[in-house]
Amino acid sequence: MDHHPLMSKPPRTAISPTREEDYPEWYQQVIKAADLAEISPVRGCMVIKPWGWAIWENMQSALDAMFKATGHENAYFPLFIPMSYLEKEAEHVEGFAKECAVVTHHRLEPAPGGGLQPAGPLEEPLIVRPTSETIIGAMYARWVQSYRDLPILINQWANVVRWEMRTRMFLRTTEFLWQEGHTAHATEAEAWEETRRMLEVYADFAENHLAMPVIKGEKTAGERFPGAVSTLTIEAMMQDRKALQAGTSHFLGQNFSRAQEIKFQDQNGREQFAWTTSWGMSTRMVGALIMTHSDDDGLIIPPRLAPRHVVLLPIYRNDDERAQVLPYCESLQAELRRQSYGGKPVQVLLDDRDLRGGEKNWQHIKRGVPLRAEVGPKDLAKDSVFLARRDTGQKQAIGRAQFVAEVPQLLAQIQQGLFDRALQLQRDHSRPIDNLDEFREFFTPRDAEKPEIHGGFAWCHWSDTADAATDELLKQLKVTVRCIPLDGDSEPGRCLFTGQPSARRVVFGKSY
RNA sequence: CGGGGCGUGGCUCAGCCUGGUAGAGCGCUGCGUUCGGGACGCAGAGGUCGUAGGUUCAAAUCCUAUCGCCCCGACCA
Repeated sequence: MDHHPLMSKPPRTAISPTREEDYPEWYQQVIKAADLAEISPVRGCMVIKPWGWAIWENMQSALDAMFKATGHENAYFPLFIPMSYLEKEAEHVEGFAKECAVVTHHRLEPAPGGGLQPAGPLEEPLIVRPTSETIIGAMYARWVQSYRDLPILINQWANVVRWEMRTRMFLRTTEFLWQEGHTAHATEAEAWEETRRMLEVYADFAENHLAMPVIKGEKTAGERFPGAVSTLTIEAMMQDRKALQAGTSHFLGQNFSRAQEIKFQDQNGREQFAWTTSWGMSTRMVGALIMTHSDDDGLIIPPRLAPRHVVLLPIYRNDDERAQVLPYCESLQAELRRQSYGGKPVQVLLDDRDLRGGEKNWQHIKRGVPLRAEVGPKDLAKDSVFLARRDTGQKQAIGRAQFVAEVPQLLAQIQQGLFDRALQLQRDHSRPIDNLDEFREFFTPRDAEKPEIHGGFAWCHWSDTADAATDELLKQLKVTVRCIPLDGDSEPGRCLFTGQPSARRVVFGKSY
C-alpha cells in the first residue's frame, strides 16, 4: 500500500515485528503481549501465566470430556521410570535415550567448598518420563490375565521431560504438559479401531474447538513414534505455511506387550499378547492456537477456548458518570452471563480497573478476547453498547437487548470465521505438484539468508522407496512428508522422485 | 552438539572500537490536567553493566573461562 508523504504513517500494529517482517520473533512477541507465558530461570522450561494456563485448562476440559465420552478413565502413573524399563523395547530406547533426564542420587549434602553436592547414589538410575509406555505397560502386565480384563482404556494428564537441543515456547519445551492415553486390547482390529477413534477425537477437537483445520494421515516409517507399528497424525498449517504436528495416535501392535509381557488367556484358553495403543496431545496446542489465528495486533482466541468471551469496558469521565455507567455494566454482565455458549455460561469480564480506556482496550486486543464492548454515557442514552470483534476488527453500535440475545450466535460466528479463514490459508497454499522443478521452486525461499514466508503443502505422488538423491533433495529443502492422508481421493500415479508407482498423493511440507 | 547474534534499571537499547564517577526512550510511583483507539505536564524511585577469574593506578569497555537467551542446522509433540 502506498502512503502519501503528507498522510499519516501506516497504521501502527500492536505487535512488532509483524508476521511478514519476522515470523519467529512475532510469535515470541505475541506470547509476551498476551501475557501467556515467560521463559523461566530453568533452561528450556517456561512459566505458564494465568492467561495461558486458562486457555490450556479449557483445552484440557474439552479433551477430557471427549475422552470420557469415548469410554476412557483417568489415572496417574509415576514421574520416575526405572532405567531398565526403557531398555525393554529396542526402538523405543533408541528414540528416547538421547533426550532423557536421569536421576542418579536421592540426597544432597554440604559440599566441601560450600554449597551442596549430590549424595546417596541410586542403585538403579531413574529417568524422568519422556512418555509413559513402559511404566504403564509394566502395570498393565500385572492387571491383565484374562481376555475379560480387556480392554483397558486409561488416560493420564501429566508433565513429561524431553531434553531437547533447542526449545521454543509452547512448541518445544524441555518440560511440557500433555495427556497420554494408553490402551490395551484383545484383538488387533480393536486396537486399530481405538487408534483411529482417538485420531478422530483429536481432529474433532482441533477443528471444532481450536478452529484449526487439520489433515489426518499416517506418518511414514521415518517419522513414526519409536516402537510403534503405525503413527497417525493430524497436521495443521501455520500462518508461515509450515506444518505443525498437532496430535498423534499410535498403533503399537504387540511391540510393547511382547517387551513387557502384557499377556492374557483368550476364550480358547490360549495365551496371547495384548494389542496396545497410545495417543497424546500437548501444550504445543497453545502454540498451534497462536500461530493459526493471531494477527499483527496480537493473540486471537477462538471463542470455544477463550477464558473470557466478552470484556466490558466502562467509559466515564467523572464520578457522576461512573455512578451511572458501572451499574449499567454490572447488570449487563449479569445478563450476558445467563447466556450460554458451547454448553457453558458466557464468560464476561467487567474491566473497571483505574486505567485509561485506550490502554485497557489494547490490553484486551493483545490478549485476544473475542468481543469487547465499550459502554459509556452515549451508549447508556441509547441503551446500547459499542461492540468490537477481535477477529475482524469490525466495530458497531448494537442495542443492549440485541447484544445479549445474540451473543451466543456472535461467538459461534467468530468461531466459524476463524476456522474458515484458517482453512482458506491452507487451501491457498496447498497444491498438487508433479514436476521436480516446481517442487524445488515451491520450497526454496527467495532470500536464503532471511527466508521469507513461502511454500506450503505440496501434494505429490511418492513411492516410499529408499533413494539417496531424493533424501538429499528433501534434506536440502528442509522438507519432509508430513503424512499420507487418510481421506480424499486416492488416484494412483507415478512417484515425483523415482517414477515408481504410487498409490496416492502424500503431503510434503516444512515442519516445526 | 556445530554456525551466527546478543546479555547494561521492569522492557527496548546507546555507551565498548580508543579504559577515567552509568545514559536514553518506554514502563513504574506521586500530584494535576485528561479520558469513546495506545494522553500530557511537573516531581520522583529504580542498575555492584549475566557470572567468575585475569590485565591495569583505574574495567560496562581489554583478555580468558563459564552460564543463559535468540536465530540457523542436526533431533523432536
